[in-house]
Amino acid sequence: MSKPLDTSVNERAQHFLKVLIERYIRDGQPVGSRTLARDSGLDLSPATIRNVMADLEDLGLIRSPHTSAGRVPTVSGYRFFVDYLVTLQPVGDVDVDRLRASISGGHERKGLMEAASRALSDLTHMAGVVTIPRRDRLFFRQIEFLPLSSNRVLVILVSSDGEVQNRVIETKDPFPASKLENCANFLNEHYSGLTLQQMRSRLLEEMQDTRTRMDHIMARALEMVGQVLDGEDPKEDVVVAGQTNLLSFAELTQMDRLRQLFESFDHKREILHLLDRSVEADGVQIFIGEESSYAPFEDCSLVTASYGMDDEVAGVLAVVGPTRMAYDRVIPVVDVTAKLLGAMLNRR
Amino acid sequence: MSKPLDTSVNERAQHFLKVLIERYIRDGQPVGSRTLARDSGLDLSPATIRNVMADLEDLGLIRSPHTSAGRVPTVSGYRFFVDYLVTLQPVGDVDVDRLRASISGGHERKGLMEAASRALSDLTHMAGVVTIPRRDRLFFRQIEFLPLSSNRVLVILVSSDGEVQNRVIETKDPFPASKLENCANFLNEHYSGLTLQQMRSRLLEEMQDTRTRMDHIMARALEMVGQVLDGEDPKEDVVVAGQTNLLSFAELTQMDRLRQLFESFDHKREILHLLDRSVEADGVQIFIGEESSYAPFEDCSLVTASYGMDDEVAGVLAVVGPTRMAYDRVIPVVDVTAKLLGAMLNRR
DNA sequence: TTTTGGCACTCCGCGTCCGGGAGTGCCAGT
DNA sequence: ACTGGCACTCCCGGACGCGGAGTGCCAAAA
Repeated sequence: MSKPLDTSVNERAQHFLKVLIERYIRDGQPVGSRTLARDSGLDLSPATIRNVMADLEDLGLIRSPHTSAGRVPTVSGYRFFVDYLVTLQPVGDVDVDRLRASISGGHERKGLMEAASRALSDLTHMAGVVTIPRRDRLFFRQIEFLPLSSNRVLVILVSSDGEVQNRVIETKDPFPASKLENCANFLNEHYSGLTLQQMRSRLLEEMQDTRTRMDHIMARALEMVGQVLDGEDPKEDVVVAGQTNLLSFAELTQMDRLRQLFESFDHKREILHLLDRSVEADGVQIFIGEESSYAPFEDCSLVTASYGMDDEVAGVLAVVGPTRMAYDRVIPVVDVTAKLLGAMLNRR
Repeated sequence: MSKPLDTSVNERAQHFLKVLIERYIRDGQPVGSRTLARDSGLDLSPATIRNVMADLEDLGLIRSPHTSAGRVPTVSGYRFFVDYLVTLQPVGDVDVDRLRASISGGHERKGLMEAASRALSDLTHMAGVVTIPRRDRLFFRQIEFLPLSSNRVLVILVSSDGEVQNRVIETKDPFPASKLENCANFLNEHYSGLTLQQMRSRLLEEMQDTRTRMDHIMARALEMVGQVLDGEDPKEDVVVAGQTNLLSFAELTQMDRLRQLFESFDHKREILHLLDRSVEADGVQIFIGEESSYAPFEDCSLVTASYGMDDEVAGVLAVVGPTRMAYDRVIPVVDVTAKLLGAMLNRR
């Protein structure tokens, strides 16, 4: 939290930088000295401002797109802005309530993340991203086998947070209901309270040791527990909403860039990877433009926050939008959403 | 299947129309008389072709974007093409296998539709849409109550197709496990085999008649059955995949149109409404451009087919792409996907 | 009667050119 | 340290011209 630029960027210059960026965020057009003079509040002539702007440009905080245009912020400029200058706009009570409403209501895990993602995107008019929490820390609570037909069985697995996983498995040979019941009873009795991982390895051992009559269906059950544990397809670990909002931004106008961006939302792996980087930091974290070092996000910024239950991090949520975004509004939204989501999970 | 235009459009003209449209679908550029002469296979001079083209233009089947460009198909042109001229390209065995593979595998209902939608979009490189089947015809199979905490109960409801619904309900007063068990037993015994609607109304009656001790939790259970019955939010009744593919098409280049299109995918209600129109027709149905009479789809075509279990229609699937799409490939893909999906549902 | 070559015509796309406007950098004066 | 003035640069939009592609029509050929 030191201010390394303090010595070189005096108060006044910082003020101008702030006003310039705010103005640019509003209009999206290079800001000239005349405009800045009017907006700054200080009674200085454009010529004076030009000098200050030249200094800021030398420091790499702003630049001009071409010889005779106004100035626009650079990545470093935005960085300095969000680190030291921005005055955050607290989220309105109405919005907080709406937010809370939309992510409460008996969602299952994925539904909850979808709701959060949508809420984020609605509130910010940008794209919302939420990673679905890992299930490492879940305990086994109960398992049920439900015969569907002679050789198809519905397996229902309930874990400690009230989350239900279910899968249909096909057995080669028909299984009488009694065996299924045996199997369920056995599992429920001996494994209740274990972590899913523990359960998995114990089950694995057990099967290698004694070859019971239930081998086959046990194997299937084990398989399923494994699937649940490993999480679904990693693709499914990230939920994105409101991508459409990004079409409204003038700066994302080049088709091929836009396509890259949208494709990156489809191939969720990279996104997941990117978000993982902010899993440890607490509070809101920001990646501006190239800072994410992920090509499709070159023109975008990422405002992320991790959310969790108790002290443990469960996942990460984020808002994706153009570099020129209203950070003063977005940051608090991301912050409060993460907190609400965390609280939500704790209530379980 | 009559050919009303037979008298006015002779064989040769039809052939030229076919070749022209095929060419235009490939290149996306107005095709001129010279090109058409070369492509047609017939040994005729451009001048002759110009006459034929003039005729086709008079009939409203093609038009020229401006005085001196080639011709492009009109909506009527496409219509005639898909109705009488197109030679369908059967789906390759490899693709069929891949398709089958991606929509089998123990998905629950929504997951299945998502897989189908994604498969459609992958195979056609356009957007895939699938409506989630209604659950009117489902039978109640089993219900379980699982206490999570003193006043929070997890309700698990299994219906005849092996579909699992679960919801957490909060009770004002704590409920002992025994009561929950009673309740479940009661429901499982007396209601098994009923339609969900029947179950619902019977339950409603029962509760008004006799005021049992279980009133409260029964009410909650009823509520849940109601929710399951009414289906989720209608928004959730349609699954869209592969919208990103649409960004690749040169004709969808105007940002605001594109935005409208994408927004229409978000507001799924309209889409649902649109697809409902083809629920009765069997086989593949096509809406070309304005034929859908839905503004955001003005530049798009819709290739739809209904799918079902046994003889009953369960839902509709569709591919959305630019009017200039490879109908000869898309139509069979939609057709076979619908059939596979239907078979899939029947196997349950 | 159908097909063909020829020809004038139209319109788009593209590059060029030009003038106005906005903003800058620098300098000299306060 | 600030300011006004001034020359300079660059973008933007409209005007202009030109080559290319394709048409419509007509008169001649098959």
